Order: sequence, then C-alpha cells, then structure tokens
Amino acid sequence: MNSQQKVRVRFAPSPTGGLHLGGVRTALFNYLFARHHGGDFILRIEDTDQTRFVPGAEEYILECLAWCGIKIDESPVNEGNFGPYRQSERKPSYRAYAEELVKKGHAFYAFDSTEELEEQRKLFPNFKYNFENRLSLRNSLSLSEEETQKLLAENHPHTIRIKMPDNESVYFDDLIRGRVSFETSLLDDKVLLKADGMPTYHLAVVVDDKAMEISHVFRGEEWLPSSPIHILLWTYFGWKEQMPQWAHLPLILKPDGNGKLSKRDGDRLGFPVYAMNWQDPKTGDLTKGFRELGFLPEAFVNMLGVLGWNDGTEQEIFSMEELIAKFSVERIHKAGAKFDFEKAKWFNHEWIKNTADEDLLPQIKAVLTENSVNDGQFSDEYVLQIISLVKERLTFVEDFWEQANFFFTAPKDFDVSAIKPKWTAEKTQFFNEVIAEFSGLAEWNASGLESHFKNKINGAGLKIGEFMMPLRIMLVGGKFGPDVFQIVEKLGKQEVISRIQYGLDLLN
RNA sequence: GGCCCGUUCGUCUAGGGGUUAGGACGUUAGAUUUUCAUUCUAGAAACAGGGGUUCGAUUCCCCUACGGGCUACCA
Repeated sequence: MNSQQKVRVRFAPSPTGGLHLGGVRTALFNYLFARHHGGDFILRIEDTDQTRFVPGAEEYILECLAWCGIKIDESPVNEGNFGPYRQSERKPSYRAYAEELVKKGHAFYAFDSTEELEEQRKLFPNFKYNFENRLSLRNSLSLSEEETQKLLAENHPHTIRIKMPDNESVYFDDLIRGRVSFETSLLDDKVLLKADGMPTYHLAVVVDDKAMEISHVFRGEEWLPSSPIHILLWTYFGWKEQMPQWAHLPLILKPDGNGKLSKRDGDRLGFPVYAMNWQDPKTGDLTKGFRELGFLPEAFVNMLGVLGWNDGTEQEIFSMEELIAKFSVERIHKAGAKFDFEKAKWFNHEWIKNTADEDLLPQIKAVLTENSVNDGQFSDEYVLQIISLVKERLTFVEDFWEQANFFFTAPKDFDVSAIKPKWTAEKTQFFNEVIAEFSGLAEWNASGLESHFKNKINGAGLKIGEFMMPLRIMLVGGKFGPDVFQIVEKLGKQEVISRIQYGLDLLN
C-alpha cells in the first residue's frame, strides 16, 4: 500500500430503489476505512442506466446514510472539487475515453444488433464475444476502415467494446483476499459504451475513480469476476500508477438456504432488508425498513459493522467512533455471512438499554402519539420515569406501548379468569379497605406502599400470594409488567383507587 | 458448463503447527423477579472429507466434496 497516498474513498450506489443491508454495509466499510485513515468519503450516484433509475431514490440514499451517522464530504448535494457526482451528468466525457481506447487499439466499435447477438447465442450455447469470433462479427476490427467510417457517419447504432487480449494473465492483490488472477482467454469483449451513449459500469467506474482520485475501493464480492476488466482499463488508459487498491467484501447471505440476501427474503422471513422504509413510486409497494421497525441507528450500524469484521477481542458492542478507531482491513472475514435477525434484535436490545432515557424520549413520545396518547397529557418527567422502568424489557422502541400502555391509559381487557375462580367476599372486603386506607395516605411511594399492603395482609393472617396477582390485574389488566408497587406509585392515588374500584365491580 | 471466491458449534465468529478449540446470538436447565420480561449461573453444541509435509496438523500444501458469486448494450 502506498502510504503517502491520501485516502479517498467513495460509495457509489445506483439509485434504483431502497438501500439494502449489503449496500449499507459497503457504504459503512468504505466510511470506516476513510475515517480511520483520516481520509475523504464521497458519494457518487451511479445513475448510468436511465431505464432503471427511480425518482426519489437518491434522496432516500442520502437520508439513509445520514440516519446511520455516515457523514459525506462530497456529494451531489453539497458538491466538492470533483463533481459532478451524478453519473448521468458526466455523460459527455465517457465517449471520448472509450474512443481513446479504440485509437490505442484496446477497444473497437461493434455494430452487431441485439438480435444478431441473440442469434449467435442460440447457435452457440456458450457464446462469448471474444478473440475467437470477433473477426466474424460486425465491428471495426472485421470491417474495413471505410466501412467503419461510413457506418459511424450514418450514425449506425453501435457500442464500444474492450478488446480482450487473446492470452494474458491479469492479476491484482486484493486487500482482503490476496492475489487473484484471471486468464484473459476466458474473458469476453465486454461493452464499455452502450448504444445510447451511456457507459457501462466498467467504463464509468474506472473513469470516475480516476477523475475523483479514489485511493481504495471496497465493494461486494460479486464484482470480483469483473475486476480484470477494470485492471485492464486502468492499464490501457495509462493510469496504472494511480489505480486504487481493491477490497472485495464478503456477501451477506440469506439466513436460511443459500444465496445472496434479497428483498424477497425479508418479505418471506418477516424481517426488514432495507435500512429505511422504501416505497416504490411505480408500484406503490412499501418495503419495511429497520428504522421504522424501531431499530436505533447505533444498533443497526453496530450489527452491520461486525458482520464480517471483528476487532479480535470479545467485544460485541461498538459505537461508530469505536468502529472507526478499531477498523482494519486485515480483520475482514473472507467468507460470506448469513444474516441472523435474532442477533440483530439483540444488538438493538443492548443499545436501547445503553441509551440514556433522555435520548430515547423523542422516539418514545412518537410511539405514544401513534397510540393516541395526546401530546402534553403526560409530562416528560413522567414519561422518563416510565422509560427507565421498562427500558430493559424492550427489543424495539415500539415495544414500549406493549410494555407500558397501562401507565397511560386504563386497561380495557382484564384477565379476570386468572383471579375470579378463587375470588372470595373476604378479598372484596380487603380491597375495599385498601381503597379507604390508600386515600388517607400522605406518603405515596413504592416501598412505603409495599410495606403498607403487605403488613395489612400479614396482620389479617392472610397469604400475600393471594393478593398480589389480583392487585396487578386490576392495575395492569394481565399477568405482566414491572414491579407492581412501582406501578402503584407512578399511577398515583386517584388512578389506583379508581382501577381497584373498577376491578372490584367486574369481580362482583 | 466455464471462470473466480470461500469452508471452525444451528448462526455470527476468535484462534493459527502442541489449546480442556474461546466468545456472542439462539437453545436447554437452574436462580432471581410472590407476574411476565430482563438479569445471573450452568449445560449441550464446531475445525467438510481424503492425501501429503511434520515428532505432531483444526492450523501449511494438494485433491475431492460442498457452498457462493459472475458468466447482459444491469449494477
């Protein structure tokens, strides 16, 4: 690695829809590497293919990275010295580069129509546009100079293809995998510039990475097979010295079965695959995201950061700052990792526990609003107390309602069957006395209430166990929730009395 | 089919010639919580197979098997 080189790294998503786990992790690893080395992290939008470009996707990507806490130095919105950052806005330059390669003899004009190539593929099952057959196809290598010029002058539809060497060995040293080599005789003449004038990924990535002075490229392993094309391009342009270092990240796999994780798997297995909700503007289909499911960005980033990487210790919980400080390419795992939603949930649980109540407050208040609790009906101080009481029970922020709804609204359904069979007149009388005594109490705190309640039971020669559950059910509605006297304290005298009264009415 | 990459508990992984092969998620059992969840403690659980090299391979090499990726005028 060239240590003098300024680290400059880019994330280059294609704005074709929501950002899935693999995409965010690629962004994250690029980012961690850049920041670890004090370098730049830039965003380049790869909207090369107009037919698949989806409106709104670029904004979505920006929002997603911001949510994750990934800060961008240069992008289409904040600009920089290497713009434009949208592929489509760089279109004019690509053709010139492709033609430069033609002049140098490393590429050629190909006039074959899609239909003609289809025909070839039908004739020869393993058809490849390469050194063996390119002379029998319609291109600037097989045609005379005059014919070629004539077709070009006529604006005959054509592509520009790379002229893959007959028999060479191309290799490079991957930061993660070590030396990887390919035989060019097995590769084909890939299209560099499409008939519509847009570059393919192969051309665009090389030209732009050069123009943007990219030093390191972290991308998914699915790009490994096309890397020799990119190496060759860097060489043919005469830029080999400035070629970035490559690092091919292991893939994120389906939790069950085999293969790359896809959006469909999330739908099928019931967990999100996108970072945030994504609504397809064409179909209107909504794909649920981690953010909306109730993931904390810290948990999401933590979970992705250690999927295929670890620091060599037994630490599992990392903040973004720690990930940046400890990140190292050498410690990236080579093999693909199956995504485990259970573990992802555990990360969120841990992060909710570790997050200060105050920092959770805005999200918790949003949950309350969603559940028709009027804003302002309860003080922040009250909500904060409830958060600290139930925080450790939450896997998702949304779980708050399930765990704590009875603090905000009287339960509607009572698990009467749990206490009714063993109900007695004696118990009714006991609770009536409790109501009377509670209303006269000056002090109202959990420990005082608990001893008062228990002393009363003991004094009457009754069993504590017989009364705890009825009290809980009258206050909460069911057999769950935090310490019952904490609930009594937080609910306040009036509410407690009214709920016991209501419970008594139900039982008699 | 061809090419490329990979393979340690069910899953994510640590380790890297001599280890009781460690941790986490999940799971099982117990404790705590007079509820549920949390939490705590303990347990079960892995080096794909075969050849080398070596005094000794899970570790290094080769082969096989298996898995994955790519094989478009998609990225």
